[in-house]
Amino acid sequence: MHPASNLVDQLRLQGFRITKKRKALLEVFQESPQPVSALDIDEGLVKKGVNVNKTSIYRELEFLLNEKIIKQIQFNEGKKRYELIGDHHHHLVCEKCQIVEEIKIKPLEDIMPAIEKKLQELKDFTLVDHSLEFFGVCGKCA
Amino acid sequence: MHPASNLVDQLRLQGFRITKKRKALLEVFQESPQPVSALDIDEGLVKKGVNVNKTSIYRELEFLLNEKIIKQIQFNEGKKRYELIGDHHHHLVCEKCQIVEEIKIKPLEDIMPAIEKKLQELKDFTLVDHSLEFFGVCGKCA
DNA sequence: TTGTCTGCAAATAGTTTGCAGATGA
DNA sequence: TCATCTGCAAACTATTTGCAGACAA
Repeated sequence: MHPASNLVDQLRLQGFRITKKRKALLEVFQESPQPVSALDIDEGLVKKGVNVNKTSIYRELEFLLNEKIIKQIQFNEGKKRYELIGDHHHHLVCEKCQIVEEIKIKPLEDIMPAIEKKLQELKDFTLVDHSLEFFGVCGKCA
Repeated sequence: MHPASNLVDQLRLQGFRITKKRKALLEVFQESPQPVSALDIDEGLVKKGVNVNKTSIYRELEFLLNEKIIKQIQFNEGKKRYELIGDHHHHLVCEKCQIVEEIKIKPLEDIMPAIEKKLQELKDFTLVDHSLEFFGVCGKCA
C-alpha cells in the first residue's frame, strides 16, 4: 500500500527533508491497523525510542495533510484521528472501548460512484471524499 | 418530527423539570436546519434572550444524550455537534465554510439494512447506528 | 420542602502560535 | 550555508468537575 520507502522517496523528491523523526512518524502510521490520534502517535514514537515534542507532532500532521499523505477522521471522541490515504475503507467503532476496525463493504463500493455522481448533479457541490462509520459495541465490551 | 410539546411532555412524564432554559434549548434544536455545536446553541439562546451558562449547556447536552433525544456527530472540526434523533439522514459538509446540509439518499437507505445485518453476522459486533458524511466544497465557496 | 437544575471558578484535554535554536542537504 | 525542521513556553478552544446556591414541582 504505502511502503515507507515510497512515501520517503516521494517527499525527498519534492525537496523535503527526511529526518529521523519524520521517518519514525511515518512508520507509526504504517504500523497502525487503525486511525491514530496525536497522542497515539506520541506513544508509538516513544515505543520506538524516538522522542518528538507534541508541537512537532501537530506540525508534522499538518504537513502530511497538506501533502495529501494522510487524512483526518473523527469518531465522536472529541479529538482528531489520522490515517494514511490509501485504499478507501470504512470503520467499525466500538462506543465503549473506542477500538476501530477498518472494513470494506463491496456492495457499497459498487453503488457509491453512481450516488456521488447524482449528488453532484443535484447539489451544486464538488465532492472530495466521503466517510462512513458504523457505531456499536464490540464483542469484548458486550 | 419533534414538536416541542412532544419532547416536553415526554420529559415531564419521566419526572424531569421543564425549565425555561431547558425549553428554550430544545427550541434551538428544533429550529436549526443543521447539527449544532455547544457554541451554536449558546448563540441561539442569546438570540432568544435566554442566557445559559456554558457549563449548563454541556450538562443539558449530556442529559439529552442520555435520554436519547439528541445524538453526537463530528465533521473533522475539532468540536462536537449535536442533532435531534429523528429521521435518519446523511450530511453534505463544505470543507471551506463548514456549512452542513442534511440529505437523504434513497438507494442507500434501501440496501443499508441488508448490509448491517451481514456486518453483525460477520463481526461479533452489535450495531447501534451509522454515520455517512460527504465532504467537498459548496457552490458559494468554489 | 427537596431533589433537580444552574452558575461560577477552576481544572483538564486537545490543539495552535511565536520565537529562538538545531540540523539535513 | 541556510531553509527547513524542532523544542519550549504560552495561549487558545472545547469540555469537564466541584461546590454552593436557586428554583420547579
